[in-house]
Amino acid sequence: MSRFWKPGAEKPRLLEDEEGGVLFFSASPLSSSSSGYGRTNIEMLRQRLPVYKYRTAILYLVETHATTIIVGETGSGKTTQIPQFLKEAGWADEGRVIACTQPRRLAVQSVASRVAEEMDVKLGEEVGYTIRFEDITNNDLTRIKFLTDGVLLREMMDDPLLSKYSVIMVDEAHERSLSTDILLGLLKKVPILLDNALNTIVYLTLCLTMLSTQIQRRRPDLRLIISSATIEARSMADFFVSRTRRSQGPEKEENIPVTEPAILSVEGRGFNVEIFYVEEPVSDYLQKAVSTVLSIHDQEPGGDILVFLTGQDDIDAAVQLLTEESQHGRQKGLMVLPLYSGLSRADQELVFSPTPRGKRKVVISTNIAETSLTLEGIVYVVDSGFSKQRFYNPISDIENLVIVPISKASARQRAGRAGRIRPGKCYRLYTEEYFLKEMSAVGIPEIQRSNLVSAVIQLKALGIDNVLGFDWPASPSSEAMIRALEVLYSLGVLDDDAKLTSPEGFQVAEIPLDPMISKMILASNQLGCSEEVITIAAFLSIQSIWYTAKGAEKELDETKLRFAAAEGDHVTFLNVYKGFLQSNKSSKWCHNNFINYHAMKKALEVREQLRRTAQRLGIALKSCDDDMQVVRKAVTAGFFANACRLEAYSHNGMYKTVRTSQEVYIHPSSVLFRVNPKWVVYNSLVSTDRQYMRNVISIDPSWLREAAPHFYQYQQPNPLAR
DNA sequence: GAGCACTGC
Repeated sequence: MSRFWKPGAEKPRLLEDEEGGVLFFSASPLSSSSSGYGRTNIEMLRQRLPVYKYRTAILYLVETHATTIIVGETGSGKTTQIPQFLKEAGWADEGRVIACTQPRRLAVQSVASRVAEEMDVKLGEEVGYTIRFEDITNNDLTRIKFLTDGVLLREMMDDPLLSKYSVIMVDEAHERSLSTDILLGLLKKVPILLDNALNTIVYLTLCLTMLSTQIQRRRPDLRLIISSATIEARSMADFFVSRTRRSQGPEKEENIPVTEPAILSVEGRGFNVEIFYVEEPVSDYLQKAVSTVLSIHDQEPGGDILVFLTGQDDIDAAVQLLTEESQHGRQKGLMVLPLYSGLSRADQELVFSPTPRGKRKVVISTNIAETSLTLEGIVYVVDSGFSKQRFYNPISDIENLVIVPISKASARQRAGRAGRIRPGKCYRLYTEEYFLKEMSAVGIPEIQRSNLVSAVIQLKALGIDNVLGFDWPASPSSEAMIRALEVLYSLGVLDDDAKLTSPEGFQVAEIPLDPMISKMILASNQLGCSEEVITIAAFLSIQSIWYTAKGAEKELDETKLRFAAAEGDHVTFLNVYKGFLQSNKSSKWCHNNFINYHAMKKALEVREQLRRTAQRLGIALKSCDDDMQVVRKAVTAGFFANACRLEAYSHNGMYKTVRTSQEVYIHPSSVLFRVNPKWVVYNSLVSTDRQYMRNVISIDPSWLREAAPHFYQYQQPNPLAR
């Protein structure tokens, strides 16, 4: 009766929910220690993974259910094994493809090459991957494809039914990235009882179930697998009770999968981690983190320590305190290393080097070690209980970085980092009572903390007209939504009916950048400076190209002057780009000029992708040579909403924004700092004790009305007449 | 005269 499930002998043992809708599989180990004769080492290793003993159950559930949720800790092998199980069972026959999404590029690459190795095939043939800038797949050959969720979202723009896939596995679903939430909202088309606050994964499941239900009329073979590290039992149960009451019972027709999701729990391979809490709340977590590390070093047997703090300043301070203690105090044998994304590649790699004999490694890290990087050899974790998060204020239109308490889910993830090689210990710098009673279960999803301009334009491009009524997994504020619509309207991307304009709106949606940058590129077409503006767009879309040279700030500033342009930072980028090309893209040249070589390489990659996109959109690639006026006009066409005027009698360089009359200042890292031209537009604001404009270019105010007559006519009557 | 959690197309 089943087409794909090929059970060798026994049917998996399943426990049915009382009301018959949901299947829970009880983890009864099947024989996994069968003889390894005749098998390769790789196959034996595969069989030792915890997920292997669920193979039959997983295939059975996927065969009979539109959606299967797999809850499992890291180390269970689900990411590498499940796609292979599916392929072995025939889900990739007849030219169909099994897809598996990941939130991060690095994970996509490493998982894909691991699976290719296990299957003994060449990466890019039977097993391939797609991330931005890299499509290592072959249309005729690739049967298992790994990709970032952002890439899947882009693919949906061309193929909303995702018709080439037989199974889509969404991995790491608990992370709730912006892309995941957009994807989920898109998939949820049928209004359904979602009145009570639901667990994320249940919601996610529901959305994907509905997607498959919709598509199943045409393609009854599409299956969805959601894999997540966390699930909350109570809201899950509540949800399914209300679902089963209303449903008519599972469908019994052959080959039609039941729509209620199946849930399977797979144990991980991590070791136990013992948790310790402080008895009294601590007032200074930095100091407490340092003293906790010292007492671990003093009292506990060997094993490396990972400390979670919030940001670069805290981390550098902690590193210094511990290093001093290690060199001058009684604490010998500590090797203290910082870890955050702003470090150079070489410094980041230090934390992966083996710990020297007789030493104990202490890594002081931001959240980067919570999910993005995995350190081996960690036995002790010290968790400050805080992290930095981005918050967007739609009223002021400013994004801020704020130190906030972490969620229980994060706390568990951090603790788990201690149990990878043997049983570990986690020291939480907060009380148990706080953890139990006050800490929220999960963090605030990214969609509720972000500027929505990009999200809204993606929805519009996918034909969702009513974005205000759009049903998100977690709704963003209406202020944020309205702000995004206003910005897109002022850019000429949306018309009076809030529909994408043609061709401009569709073109902006096609370019994978912030819409203001995309608009700037479109404007460069008429102005004849697309080559220069595309270069600027690439530089604006990566993090700083300058090295943060601690202790050498003065040298950095002096070096920058070699490239500084009177027009501003955007033109300065063009000078850096020229210099880099003249050096034959030399890493040494970068080093001598305080420029981050890897950032430069990335900028060049983005630039190449943008040139291809521009050509596809019919933008002529043209250089304006040395005419920087047209370049500045193009920047103004995208960023007119960020126009600022120097206050007439300001002695300290105070500007006011044209739109809201907010006080802003040019950031000291800008080449226009202390130059203070009368009119400028900025790329972004950073908010500390003051609002600082980053990446600033001087403009002529008459260009503003030229670029956005509507904006300056209606939003701010006569702003230029002062 | 000063500061940047982390992803992604």
